[in-house]
Amino acid sequence: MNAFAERLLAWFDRHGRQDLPWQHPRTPYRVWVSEIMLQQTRVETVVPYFQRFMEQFPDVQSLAAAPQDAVLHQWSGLGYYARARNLHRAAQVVVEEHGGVFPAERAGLEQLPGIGRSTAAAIIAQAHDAPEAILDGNAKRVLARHAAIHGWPGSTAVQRELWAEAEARTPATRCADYTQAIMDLGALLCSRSRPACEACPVHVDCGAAQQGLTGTLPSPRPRRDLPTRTRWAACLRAPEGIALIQREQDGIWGGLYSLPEAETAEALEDWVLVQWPGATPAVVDHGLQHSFSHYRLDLRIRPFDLPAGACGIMEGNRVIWYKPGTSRAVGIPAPIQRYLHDDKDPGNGTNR
DNA sequence: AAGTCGGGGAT
DNA sequence: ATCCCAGACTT
Repeated sequence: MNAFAERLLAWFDRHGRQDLPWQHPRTPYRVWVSEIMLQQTRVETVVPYFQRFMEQFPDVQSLAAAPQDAVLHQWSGLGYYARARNLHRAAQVVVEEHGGVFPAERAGLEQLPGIGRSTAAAIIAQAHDAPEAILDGNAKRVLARHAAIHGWPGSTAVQRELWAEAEARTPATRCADYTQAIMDLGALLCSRSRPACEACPVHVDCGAAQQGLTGTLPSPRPRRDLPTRTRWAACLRAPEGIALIQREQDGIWGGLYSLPEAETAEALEDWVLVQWPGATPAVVDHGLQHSFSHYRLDLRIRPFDLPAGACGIMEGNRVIWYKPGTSRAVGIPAPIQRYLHDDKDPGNGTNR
């Protein structure tokens, strides 16, 4: 075994994370769900979601048989909802085409929706203790520093270098532990800012440490300024609840239930008054600002009041009348969820 | 190769 | 306010 792996494993035995929820029991199903949840998401954020998810969907069969709304409901607030939709589809493929048994090789896993190279490798290494190199955000940071690789790790050229480093260092034995170890090193010691180099087991031959580059590696993502998109939404208030409409599967918040939207205030009001001629617009609009990774959303919300029974006009499984606590289990975007529970405050409200 | 897709915690 | 996190997928 190479010196890097040996030092890392020795450190892991004393200081590694051995009691994460998906490690006990460490089944392919539980490892898979955890890996999908952990994509672009911190461990501390995932833990409560993982535990609730496992209570409702303890095995791949129960997940495959569940309605999509139930899956998205469990996923609400985690973000990147394509992960949940893909997870659900993949469960159905595993049940229907693989007899409920996960592929035990990387290539087989990569055929499932939502599983790329690194996630497939992580599942193989952790669930089967078989040698596969991973390259998640932690490994990228550790390797970029230790091998002193310049350039943004997201670029194709740098990724190729990093994969080569990852493969060269992955040992043939203790694969599950090594995989966990390099992620733990990245998360616990080799953090983005203020890495604890004095406690690092591979500090002696770390390129970044020797060259004084721990503060500059890995290189940051190229800058890009966020555009702002302004949209209008209706908060239709009926005695039965507030109208939420299911969004298209593609695009932001795909498959979730949210306030009906339009490009302009005029288009929104026209649509509302066609559906509900008795709707009464409120005097004061509400406002909601939310920023995504690639744009800033300025959502202007116009409340309308509806008489009792008006909700019957627009029925169907793509509409719910939301009331906290009593509503059907569907996915709701986090900022909309907050708005619905905080309806009194107009936010950046504008008079008109 | 670049863009899309969430939300939140750390700084 | 900026960065980025146990990335995958589409164009």
